[in-house]
Amino acid sequence: MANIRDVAKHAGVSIATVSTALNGTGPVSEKTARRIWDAVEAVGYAPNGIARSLRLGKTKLIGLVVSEITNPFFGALTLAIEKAAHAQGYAVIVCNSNEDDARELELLDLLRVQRVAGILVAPSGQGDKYRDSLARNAGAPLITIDRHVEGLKRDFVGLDNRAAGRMITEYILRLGHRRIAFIGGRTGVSTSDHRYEGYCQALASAGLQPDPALCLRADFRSETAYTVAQPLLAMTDRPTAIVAANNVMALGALQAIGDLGFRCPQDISVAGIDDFPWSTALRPRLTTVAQPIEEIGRAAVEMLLEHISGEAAAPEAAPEAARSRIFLPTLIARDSCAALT
Amino acid sequence: MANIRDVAKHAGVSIATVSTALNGTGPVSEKTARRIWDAVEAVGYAPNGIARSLRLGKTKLIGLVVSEITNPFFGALTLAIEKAAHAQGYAVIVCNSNEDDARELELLDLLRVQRVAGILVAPSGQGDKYRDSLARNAGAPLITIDRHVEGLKRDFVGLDNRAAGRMITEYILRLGHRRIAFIGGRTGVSTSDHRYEGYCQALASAGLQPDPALCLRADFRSETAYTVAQPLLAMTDRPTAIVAANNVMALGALQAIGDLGFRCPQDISVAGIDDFPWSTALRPRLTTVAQPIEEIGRAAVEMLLEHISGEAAAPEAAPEAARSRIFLPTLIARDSCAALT
DNA sequence: CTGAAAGCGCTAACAC
DNA sequence: GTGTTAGCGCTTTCAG
Repeated sequence: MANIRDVAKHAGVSIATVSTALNGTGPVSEKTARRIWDAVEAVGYAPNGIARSLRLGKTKLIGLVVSEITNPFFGALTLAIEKAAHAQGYAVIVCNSNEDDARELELLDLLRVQRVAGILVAPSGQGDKYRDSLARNAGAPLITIDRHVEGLKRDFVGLDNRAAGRMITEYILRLGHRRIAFIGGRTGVSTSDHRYEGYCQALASAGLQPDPALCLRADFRSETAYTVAQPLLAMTDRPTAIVAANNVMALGALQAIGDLGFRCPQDISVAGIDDFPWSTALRPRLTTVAQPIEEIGRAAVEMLLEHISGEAAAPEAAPEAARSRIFLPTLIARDSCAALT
Repeated sequence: MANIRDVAKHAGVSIATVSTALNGTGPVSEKTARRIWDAVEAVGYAPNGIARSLRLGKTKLIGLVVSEITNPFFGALTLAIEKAAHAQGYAVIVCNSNEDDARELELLDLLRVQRVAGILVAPSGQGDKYRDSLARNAGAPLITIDRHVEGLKRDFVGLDNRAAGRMITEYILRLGHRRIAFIGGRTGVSTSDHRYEGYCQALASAGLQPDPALCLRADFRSETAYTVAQPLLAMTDRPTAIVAANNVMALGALQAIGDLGFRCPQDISVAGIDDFPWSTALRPRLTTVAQPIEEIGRAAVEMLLEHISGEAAAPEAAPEAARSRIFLPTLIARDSCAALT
């Protein structure tokens, strides 16, 4: 592929002039400029971003690692982040860890090797070693999104998940339910743990104790939620409502209800956390607590860019200064929860 | 960040030795090797992929441009492609054109500037200028996926969309329906056009003509399908079945049916094309025609890699040799279509 | 087995 | 306004 030297030769100027003309970084006479642009066309020149990055010592790329690209929530978040980054002149390299912490660390390393300007990651691991690797992974500034890693000194942008769990549970309590089941995600992941805590808080406020038999764990996926929901529904004193810790697990619960011959919401109510793009197309329409995805994406990019530009302190410099931007969820009451009569 | 020179200095060897040791590209005494690895640890060295790529004149990156990242079909396809690429030692840069051809071309350019080894694109434009830009976009090999661009001399991997439209329509005809509506995507996009052709073929085989009043156009999105479906359902001689040209448009139609007080499938049947990850969780469970997404992703990566390695001829060299790999869809009959009694 | 040195394509001083 | 040149970090001959 043609390089800057080919253009210079074709236009009869030096490579420095080509560079200044193309980047508009200095005065170039109109005549030469035109000759240069013509030459670019003629030889089919596309600047070599690799060489440019090497010379400049930086890129206009930000890396994004999500834990599950096929989850509509992460799809929407990816979209929001891409939009925000693009508006600031950055392109996004999207990676999918598939809820696998080893793969995630691998991807982080890859992004680091590619010298991205910064990294946004929805972390999927846990434990001390994991946290240390995340903390150590230096070079590019890194901030966590969606999932908070306890004790990790990195900026974080996400939802108030305790509030989310509380809100949805309080809503269901207000409808008169008392036996409310909870289907969580992987233990140790903040979105799941905090939502569960919120659920417990709401119960406590109503003078209730969480019943261990009604508190289930899945792994954020629909199929698993389906599987764990079945025995739940087979109980003689089955719950009258189910709270799922995310959107697709709510769908799994819904499916189990249908397959076992129950009706939602007549026989049992279901609510999810995280809205679902097509929730209004479903029957019953799912009651959820929604995140301000657009704002979260924008905030994450904004925060990362502050680190990139050096406005924000590096975590090594001021570990205690790790900031959090926590957004509040919104309750969206639809048809999948009915008042207990 | 530490560079190879820092490592060399720390280990008391030359940078050449460090390079050979780290890449295993030549003999290095065990003792020096250990010293070098220790030095890597000590100085916190991460190789600079930028410099490496510049020197090597190539990268292990492939670019993927999808037209709508939030559509579950593309989510699943992205996953399949990433998996296949990773197995071959390539990382994928995922980009989203959002059905905007200008943005798509911009992204293609960006990938080109980043000197990716190859590009996979689900094209969203049409017209001669667009096709020419796609064809011209040289440097990295490029193959189209999912959507076929008529007259473009590039390899293609995708579905037999005519068969898909035919299969689903034939199925509905077999159920006794005669007034079958079709909700298409953007005209000029092969997935939509071909599926429509298949629909017409099936009707013709049954001795039927497509009724223009029943053939609607949306833009692949759920909301638009919802909007166009409403007048359709308000007709006095409304159709007894609706075929939607993709998954999320089927959901939009389903929603319109529900909102207007009809029931599916009792009052009207609905079928989509492209399966939906959570279709079994929906009520009614959606009848669709599914693509072998995993295989398509694998085939796309495989084909691209042949170009990258130079096994396949460049399109400029043998324009007439553009290959296609077309997969067959599978009918999945569920509950959203009922026999007409 | 190890090291010196060239050069990938580009930008930014700096000199003219 | 334009050209010369050093050097970003790395790999790879080619000598030793």
